[in-house]
Formats: sequence, C-alpha cells, structure tokens
Amino acid sequence: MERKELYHRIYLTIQQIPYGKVATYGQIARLAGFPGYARQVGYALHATPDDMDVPWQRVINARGEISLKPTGPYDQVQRQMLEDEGVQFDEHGRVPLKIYQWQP
DNA sequence: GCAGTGACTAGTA
DNA sequence: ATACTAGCCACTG
Repeated sequence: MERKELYHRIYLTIQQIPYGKVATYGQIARLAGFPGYARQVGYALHATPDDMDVPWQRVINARGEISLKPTGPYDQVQRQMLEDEGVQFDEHGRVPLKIYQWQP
C-alpha cells in the first residue's frame, strides 16, 4: 500500500468525525477501508502536518485514553482541545466511549 | 534487506 | 481490574 493513498483516506475519514465526538484508531482504520491498520492510523496522525485541517484530537485508543506519552506536550493539548469541545473525561482521565464515540 | 519501533487491538488468563 | 500475547504494517537505521 502506498503511503499517499493510505494516509489520504485516513485523513478523510478523521475529518468526518463530528465536533464533540471521538473515534478510535481501529474504527478509523475500518471506516477508511483498512481493517487492522490501527497502528498506521497512529503513524499517519504522528506525521500529520500542522497546517492540515485534521481534527487529530478526536482520535483516541479503544480504551478511551489519549495515546500520547503523558510526558510529552501534546497529551495535555489534546485533552484541552477535547474539553473545549464539551467532551468530559471521567475520574480515570478517560473518555466514556458509550457517550462520545462517533456513530457513523 | 533485516530488525526494531510504535498516537493500536482483540484475545486470553 | 491488570498482564501478557499474537497480529498488524509503515517507517527507520
């Protein structure tokens, strides 16, 4: 699979996540037409140019957690961006998928 | 080309 | 609830 098309479809799928909702890496992979490519979704996001309009903050892991190293700067940024969209974290710092997961 | 890595997941114990 | 495993595949050195 070529990087260009793979990443392109991943970005297009992520752009469909509505404001105030979240999706998991595996979910994005499936919807983009690449089931099992969860890791590649993560890698694509890691390589996302900042000037591209992709709501990367709405992609979290299957347990509702932010999958960035807590030591890094972007972990806090992602949480803040989601909270600004009205997403409420539980007492364990996780997003309740029952409430906020995107249902296409 | 091979081996290790990683914003992952589903399964099992 | 946690821990470990196998599977996954683009990227990197």
